Amino acid sequence: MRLSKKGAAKPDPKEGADRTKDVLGGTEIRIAYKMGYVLNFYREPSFRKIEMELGITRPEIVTLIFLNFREGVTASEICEFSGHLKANISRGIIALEKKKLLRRDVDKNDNRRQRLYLTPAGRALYAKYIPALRERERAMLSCLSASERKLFEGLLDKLAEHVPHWTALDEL
Amino acid sequence: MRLSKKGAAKPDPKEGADRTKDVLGGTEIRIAYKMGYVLNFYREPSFRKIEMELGITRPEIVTLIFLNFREGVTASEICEFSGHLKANISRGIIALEKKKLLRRDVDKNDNRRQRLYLTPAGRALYAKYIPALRERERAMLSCLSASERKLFEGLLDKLAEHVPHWTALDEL
DNA sequence: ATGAGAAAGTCACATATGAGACTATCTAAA
DNA sequence: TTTAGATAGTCTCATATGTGACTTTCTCAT
Repeated sequence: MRLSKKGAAKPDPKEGADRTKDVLGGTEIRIAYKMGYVLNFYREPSFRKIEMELGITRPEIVTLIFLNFREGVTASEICEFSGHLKANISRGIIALEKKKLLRRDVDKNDNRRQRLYLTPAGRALYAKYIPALRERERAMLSCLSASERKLFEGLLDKLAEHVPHWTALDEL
Repeated sequence: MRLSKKGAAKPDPKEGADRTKDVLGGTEIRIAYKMGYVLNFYREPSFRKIEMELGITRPEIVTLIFLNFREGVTASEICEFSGHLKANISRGIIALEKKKLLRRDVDKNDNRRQRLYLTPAGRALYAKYIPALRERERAMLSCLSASERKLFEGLLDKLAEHVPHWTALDEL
């Protein structure tokens, strides 16, 4: 591993790529590690920025994302597909309701469940941060051709559908 | 989205796959989201288990993984490739040293840097948890053929090498 | 050489998170 | 029915984490 550092915040891309390849090859869990590496750089800075600027926590961000494409979802479903613990999602939902960003109704068929719905304010807040996430995903993927992207997403779909086979739900 | 729940902790795989596909397709950042979904199920339960059973934190786990394949690495390099904040890695290193799992020497060429080295105890601890991570990665990938796995890793390599082009180091 | 600015690492404080107990409700089997 | 066990969601407490300030050391342009 070369130890000379780049001059600016933006590293010299050429050297960066070399070092990256050098370092990433070494662990015993290469694929999981590389996924984590790429995803961390996508997600962490974006989410921290949203947290700071909009004053919401990660479970709240995730809850808004879920609600935006599927209203009436319940807390436990958000847990199931987001990987967040139910205590945190619960706190997030309570906070979002307090800020009037969502509304909850008890499910008529099951009094334990609460169906969640975005308010206009919630939808507006979501609209405030999603463009940056979309743009950053585009940048992340810009090194792949259209067909490579399709291929990559296809493999991810396969992996995602396989998740229930090797993991137990109660692990969350 | 179907709302009927599975009977046991292990969901019915068939239904699970359907719901997964159903839910994952909906966000506006599909690929990033799917990566997160798969990775969360790989990483979170594993890491929490290690944290609990071995009494170490996530930055400590990551530091041991790095040191195991490359001794003499510095804290800031671990940050750069792990995505953890330097304050947390710093705390992790201090804790690991206190437990005599690593040793640090000031770099002769740069007195600000500390080169890190595993102790035998540190190596032994690493050896305790890495097999489970390896096995879980194997399970995660078992739905892909050998050639699909190669393909997937190749695409990940491309994405990883591209990271320095769209992200700024100081974002961590 | 020297002074401005960057980098490595540490610290203190506030906040977010994980673990696990708890209530209320539902389900299914005797 | 009744009851044991599962599920949805909330709460409390301890701990881990993010932020930003700080010290020390290095780099590089003047």
